[in-house]
Amino acid sequence: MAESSAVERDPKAVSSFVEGFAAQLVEAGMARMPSRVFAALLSSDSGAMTSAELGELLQVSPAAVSGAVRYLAQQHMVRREREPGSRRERYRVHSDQWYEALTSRDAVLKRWEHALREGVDSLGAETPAGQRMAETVAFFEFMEGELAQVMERWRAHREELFGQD
Amino acid sequence: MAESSAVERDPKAVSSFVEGFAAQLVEAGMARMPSRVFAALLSSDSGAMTSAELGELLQVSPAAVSGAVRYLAQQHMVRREREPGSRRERYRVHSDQWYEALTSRDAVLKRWEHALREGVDSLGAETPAGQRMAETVAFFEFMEGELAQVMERWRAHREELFGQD
DNA sequence: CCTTAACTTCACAAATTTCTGAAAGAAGCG
DNA sequence: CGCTTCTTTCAGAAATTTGTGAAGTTAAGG
Repeated sequence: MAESSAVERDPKAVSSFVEGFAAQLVEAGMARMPSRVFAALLSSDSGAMTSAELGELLQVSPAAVSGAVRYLAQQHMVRREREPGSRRERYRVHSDQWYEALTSRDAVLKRWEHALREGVDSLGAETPAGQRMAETVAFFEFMEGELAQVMERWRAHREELFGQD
Repeated sequence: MAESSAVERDPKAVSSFVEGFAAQLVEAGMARMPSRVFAALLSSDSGAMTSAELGELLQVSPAAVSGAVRYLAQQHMVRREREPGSRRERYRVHSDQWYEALTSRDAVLKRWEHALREGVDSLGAETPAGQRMAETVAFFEFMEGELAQVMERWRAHREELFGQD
């Protein structure tokens, strides 16, 4: 029996997790294929898979994998790795990296801030609507600072729990 | 000139903000119509509009407004208000409430946690994949606690900036 | 208790999104 | 330097999503 690492992996269990977790991501607003690819990587023991492996596991075409991976890389949820020898590419979840990307979502917050600031300007800072937006902008600014600190604390907390990587 | 509150509202400017901010929300994963309705409410001076007003401003059918508002209410991003006399209904953004709902997203985090826990169980807590997921679960647990505290601090900070409502 | 105004639900049409197959494009290896 | 292997791009088919019109439901007001 092919038992390269340590424990048996039941394909049924893996697939069940992949599809279940992907569904949650979809419900949270992520497109289907990136969700499935991401869940698949998360469920792999090495934390990395090749394009071919992903296509095989998820039963989709190389094109679909390509599109999903491009999206995930843009969002900093996976990292591309060229394997030195072969022209194969591997996609990897950096266990500590992906949830930082997922929660902070700096770019998104920044764009919201920007749009809201424009709203304050164009509607007038002294109007009730303008004031409401100004408050929201203040909230996002505050949040950005706090989030950075929370992530600091998380790293410390994580070392306590698991030891550093 | 109909100037009931205080300042002139340029319809062009309002519409420009509404569509621009809605586009940002769409990009972050929210459906189009809820995004537009929400942006419209945010841009109104009173922070509340009737179904008819929304339909008029956004040029959509009552049915579309109804669907969008149902979604927003479920997400706690707007609150329904029955006007005592008329059978009209008003939809309101509670300026301090909506961004809390938007950023914490308790329900979403809880479901992710649940799905990941199932992953740990079904793949095995001792496998590398299981360990990676366990770490992620720990992260979400940590985050929940921290977020609550951050929101506390925000409320204090907000009073400093704007005075209590 | 009937009328009327407002909101909701439902089935369908239109528009958008998503995935595939095929062809073109890189990059190692002989 | 050409062959081979893997990845990306592109056009189109299929499926999903989105918004409308029309009928249905609820509740105020006469």
